[in-house]
Amino acid sequence: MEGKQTRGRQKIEMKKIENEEVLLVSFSKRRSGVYKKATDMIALSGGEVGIVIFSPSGKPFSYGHPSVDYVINRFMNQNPPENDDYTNQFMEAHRQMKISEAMEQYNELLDPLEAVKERQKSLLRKTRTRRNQEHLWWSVPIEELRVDELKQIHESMAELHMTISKHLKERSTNIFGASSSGSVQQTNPNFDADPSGTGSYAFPYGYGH
Amino acid sequence: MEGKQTRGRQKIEMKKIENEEVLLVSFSKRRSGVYKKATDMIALSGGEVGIVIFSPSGKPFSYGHPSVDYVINRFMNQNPPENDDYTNQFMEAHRQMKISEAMEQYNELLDPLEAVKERQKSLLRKTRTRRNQEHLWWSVPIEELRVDELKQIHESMAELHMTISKHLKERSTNIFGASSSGSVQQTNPNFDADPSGTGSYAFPYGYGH
DNA sequence: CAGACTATGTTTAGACA
DNA sequence: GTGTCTAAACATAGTCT
Repeated sequence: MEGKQTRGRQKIEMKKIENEEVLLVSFSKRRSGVYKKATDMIALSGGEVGIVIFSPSGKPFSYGHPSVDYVINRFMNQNPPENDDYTNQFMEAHRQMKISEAMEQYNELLDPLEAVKERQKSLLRKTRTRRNQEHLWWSVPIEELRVDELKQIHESMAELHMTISKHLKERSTNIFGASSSGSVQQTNPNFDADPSGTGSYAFPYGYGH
Repeated sequence: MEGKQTRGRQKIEMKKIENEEVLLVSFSKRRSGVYKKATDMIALSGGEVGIVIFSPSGKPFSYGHPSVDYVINRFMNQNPPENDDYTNQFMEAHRQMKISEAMEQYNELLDPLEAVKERQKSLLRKTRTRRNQEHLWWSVPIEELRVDELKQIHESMAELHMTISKHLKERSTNIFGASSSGSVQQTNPNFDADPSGTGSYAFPYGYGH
């Protein structure tokens, strides 16, 4: 029968942690903390935020709303986001839609008000890639685009799609006959693990990886 | 004799604050909070961090160690945005193509394969966005994508395209009859120009602004 | 490395300057 | 818009899984 189960949170000196292992754990935890603070800030006040972090070992992490690239771009250009780009805009909407789809199963039964909170909680537990950024932005989807915008996108899309088809046709004879996954997910082999530490991939959407 | 001096920190819903004044105060406090978390993280674990925030009113804030620009640069250079995302990569390339639409007439007579290549080449020369000047990740032309990559893009595209069509159909009855694109105008409603010049300052250490 | 736990250190809503 | 104060809400060090 111990007096207490743990010593609780201990005060620590604000200097570089010596122990390598402890340092890594702390970094990971606090990185999440930073993301959460940013998330909460945006949720409460609106606005946009982009965060880029390089771990002590040099591994890149990022977080952003609407996306790191978007925010960085706006910041660097000091310009209103170049939205002569319906295409990109739509990609965003589409992605968000996909995300919201995936989340529906978790939230279907929840009270609308509690939904957000729950989503965040369960996602924090169950997902390791793209964590809780979703709960905020998936709600800016296709539906809110104006028809003329959509139309424009559609036209770009048609053209793009055609170009791709054409190339495929030119370069392979039996592509369309083969199986069609229909998945929008990427099959990038080395997406998940990158033990090398040099990993240079970015996850514009969702918490760092 | 009051029971207590204040009610202490109150629990609040994680949704956008209605009261404008309260919102601003909260934003300011929490922005500091984000900075502090980042500062602590760096102090304890080392590493680098860059944060860019646009207030709800559009004012830019930033924090970084060693500096926002340094970190953003490192991020942009090391991380060809979404390398794992062929679709987006291609979308970007396509967008660039659109920019030089004027040139298409000159290329129309070229072999399709050469056309694309030509377009992109000239873009490399003419592009104005800093981002692209520095990095040409988007320029990985169609020709250099592997067939399986192309196929994947094609599938994504098909789905995307379909989704768009569907939405268009649902929302308007005579869209496909009408025609082409016109202005590439934007919807960005609230862009408050930053009066104070660039607004991009960095905080080597410490936070707040 | 990521989750879970709990006692405690830290942040912050609300009210005021 | 920021700074200060208080008490309650919240994040997290240390420990185990």
